[in-house]
Amino acid sequence: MESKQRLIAKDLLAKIKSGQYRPGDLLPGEVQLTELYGTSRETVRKALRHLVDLGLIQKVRGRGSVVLNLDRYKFPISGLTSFKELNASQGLNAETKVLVLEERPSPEYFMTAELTSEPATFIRRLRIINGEPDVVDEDFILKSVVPEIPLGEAANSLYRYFEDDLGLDISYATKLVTFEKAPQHVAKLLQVASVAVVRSMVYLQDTRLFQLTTSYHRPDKFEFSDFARRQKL
Amino acid sequence: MESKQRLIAKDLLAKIKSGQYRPGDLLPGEVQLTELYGTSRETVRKALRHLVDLGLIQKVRGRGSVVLNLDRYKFPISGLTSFKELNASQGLNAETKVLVLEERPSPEYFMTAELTSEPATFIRRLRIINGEPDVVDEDFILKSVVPEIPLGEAANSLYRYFEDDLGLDISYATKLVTFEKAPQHVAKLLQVASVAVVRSMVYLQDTRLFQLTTSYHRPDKFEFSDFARRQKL
DNA sequence: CAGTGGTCTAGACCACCCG
DNA sequence: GGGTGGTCTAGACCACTGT
Repeated sequence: MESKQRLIAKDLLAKIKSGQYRPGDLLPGEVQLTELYGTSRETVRKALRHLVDLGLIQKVRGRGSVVLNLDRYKFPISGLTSFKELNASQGLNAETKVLVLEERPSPEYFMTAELTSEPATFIRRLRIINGEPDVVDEDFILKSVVPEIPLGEAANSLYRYFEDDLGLDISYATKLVTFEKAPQHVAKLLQVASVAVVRSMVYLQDTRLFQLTTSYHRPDKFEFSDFARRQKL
Repeated sequence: MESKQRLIAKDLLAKIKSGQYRPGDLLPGEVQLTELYGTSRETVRKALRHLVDLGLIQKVRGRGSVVLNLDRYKFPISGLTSFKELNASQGLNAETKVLVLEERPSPEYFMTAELTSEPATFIRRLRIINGEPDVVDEDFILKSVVPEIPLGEAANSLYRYFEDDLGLDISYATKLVTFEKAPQHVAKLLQVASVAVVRSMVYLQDTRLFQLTTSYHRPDKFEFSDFARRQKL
């Protein structure tokens, strides 16, 4: 059961993607959308809110909802997007090698969190883009949430597996980007001395932590893009 | 005129900050908040939405609104936070030196945007933290939005000046983080060969671009933190 | 089961922008 | 002035969680 607000948001998104509404254009007014979709105005507004959250439109009082530029749309590295989704959306020729998949307790310290070690599945994967090793991903997937991970899924998209097959509701994450000297095994794999490191803690909708990831990138290939709204309160 | 939803959000924020509600706690239910603040439920929900956007709470169906961990709260480097606000919130001993303030047309290429050069004010500032030069900021402030910038304000917080004095409504930004060889003048100032670079394009509420910033950081001191929600549509 | 958040409605008044 | 988005209301029904 898709909610009306989601259906409307999806429809508008599709129309923006297809170029029916172009950057700089105004969407139809909220009242007009009300008639178009046969819902109340608050529902239309909730749909638009989703597009605002995506950074797709900007609402301007007295003018309307402006479609924003989608250049950045090609780099949704921010948000919470998995590697597979990323390169699908960007048409990169990519390949994933699973180097390790084993049981290993999660590390105690990770970012600033107060974490106690927990049983987890450890996965180390090498991402090869256009024939070049560019990224080493190291994941701890907590067994309390996912007791078992089929080897085949690790080579594929873990997110697809978690969401579609297991029905997990992945909701939010904290990320920390730094530049560091590469650990020996990473230096060897990527053939560089320094790396860009992205550490993430990923949570489910019910606030359970379920994934810790450290992602090592070749610094010359690394780009992290972000769309941010100023938070005033 | 503060809206009810903002007042409620602020009040809850204050109570969270003060420790009245702690991480892991549940906020009062929406109906209860309704009575507490004497508003309709939708208004309460809009207030909660702000807190969700801030990454302060997570709503869980059937359970309630859970207060999230605030470790990351100390690092609102993501979002859209100015340097001054940052070190105020973190108690760093920081100092800003204005190296250049002059008229200079904005660069044509910046990130991926289609930009034509425009008249702008160029500001180069050196940020010194605990006696150590850590960051070089280079800003282009478009003259179409801010014709003139007093020298004194540049040493202070530009954002405070723009928002409080000029009444500008700074709304959103795109950022790109990379790791690069330092330009000569930056290498000299920071005494490093490589730097973390953050390029931002900042927009007003009415979608006008008004600021282009390139920020060079000593890589060993650099940290970029991000709170992201998974965008499903 | 009671309590929670998620969705939706059909009004209303206001602040703002633009021609 | 006419159109836009921002706020707010007082209901309603549903889906989910916990005990």
